[in-house]
Amino acid sequence: MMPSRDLVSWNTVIAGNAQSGMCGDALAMLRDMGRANLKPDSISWNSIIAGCVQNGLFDEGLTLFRKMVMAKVKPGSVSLSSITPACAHLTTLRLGKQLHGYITRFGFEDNVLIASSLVDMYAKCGYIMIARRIFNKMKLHDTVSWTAMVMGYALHGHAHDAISLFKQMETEGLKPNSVAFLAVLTACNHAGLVDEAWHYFNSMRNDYGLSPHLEHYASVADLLGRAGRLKEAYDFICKMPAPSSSIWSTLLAACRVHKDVEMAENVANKVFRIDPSNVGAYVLLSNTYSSAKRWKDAAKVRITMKSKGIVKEAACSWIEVKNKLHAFVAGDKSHPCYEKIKTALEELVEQMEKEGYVPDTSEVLHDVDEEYKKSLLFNHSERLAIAFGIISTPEGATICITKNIRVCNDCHTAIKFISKIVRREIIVRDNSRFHHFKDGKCSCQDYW
DNA sequence: CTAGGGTTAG
Repeated sequence: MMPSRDLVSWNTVIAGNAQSGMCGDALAMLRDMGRANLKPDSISWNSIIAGCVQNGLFDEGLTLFRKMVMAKVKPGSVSLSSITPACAHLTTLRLGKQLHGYITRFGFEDNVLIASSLVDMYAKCGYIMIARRIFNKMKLHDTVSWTAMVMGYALHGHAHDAISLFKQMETEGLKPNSVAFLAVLTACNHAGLVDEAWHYFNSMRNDYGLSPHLEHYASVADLLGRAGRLKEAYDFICKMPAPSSSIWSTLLAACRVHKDVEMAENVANKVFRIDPSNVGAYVLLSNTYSSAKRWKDAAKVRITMKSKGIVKEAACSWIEVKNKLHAFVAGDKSHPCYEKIKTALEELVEQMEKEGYVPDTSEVLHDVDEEYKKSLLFNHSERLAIAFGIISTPEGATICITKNIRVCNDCHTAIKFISKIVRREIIVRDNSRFHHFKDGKCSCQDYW
């Protein structure tokens, strides 16, 4: 049956609203359709679901997907390729697996769009091997599916796999676009491959006529910084068009890692000139002073922050144990097992010290301001989460933590140590990548 | 001119 002209008109307006980010309006229209005696069809639903997912409203997208199924509208290939990315972003593997089951059962596996979002979903949920298996089963690869796989390897620190796939894509005559380049640069970044990154950064323009975006510059600048080539990174940023405050912040993070106070002061000023109330820059500057054991200066920055009324929102880590999510905020004592966790953590720190592991800067507390001490003392939500994982998961289980900031060098040392003494693999995911810890070693290179 | 996949780090 041909859809009525009315339905098409409604759908057009709904799609228009959803695409421009007004999902609430689009949803209201869906309800109004009933009043106009029209039943929303799969296109009406898909438009809104896709609108939500594309605008970062992943939970809303999933809720609507469920509502669509309850309204007895069958999810088709478009629904599936729109909703799978929501699982990828939320790293909800359980839901993603259910979708995968549905996809297999109804024979949507060969759809390039669906398959590439599955590749992405498994990679983002920590299952790089499954991602690769799905990728291999695909009959045809386009730029997007190659890119999803390259980015997956980059995310897991498998830079050489990522680069060789990228090369293979080029060999097969597919033109990498700017996202594909971002993926390969991310891979180089995560493995500290400076020369390779330069090669690809230049290749963008020279071989494919693509001008690098802010993200490409940011990736190279971050890589140079992490590799300790701070001056080169600084010059690189100065030469690029319109550097943002966040790109300077990346370099500031590198200054903290490499304990370069002078450069940090200089770079922090660059950030403050663009964005005077940048909380992260104050914290990074303060931590750089701490890393160089200049406690008084570190405290001074904290005091300046306080006097200006700048408050840093607390860092938060999560751990999933038996399908339940536990969140830990720095300094938080509200978890029901807090006492047990604290004991586990103390034992751990004690053992670390005994074996000569370098303690965190936050634990090297000398004659500093009491206020400052407090601000640092339990500043490691991820370690609370790890300690909780240790007391609550059986021997051999995998601990998976996600965090809203990257796994820093201090934390990295701690987890390596933990993986050794608990004799189990610990998978930690921060914003940028997965770190697989086992027997005191990490899959990612140690250079930050 | 109705709907769909892959974007740095912090």
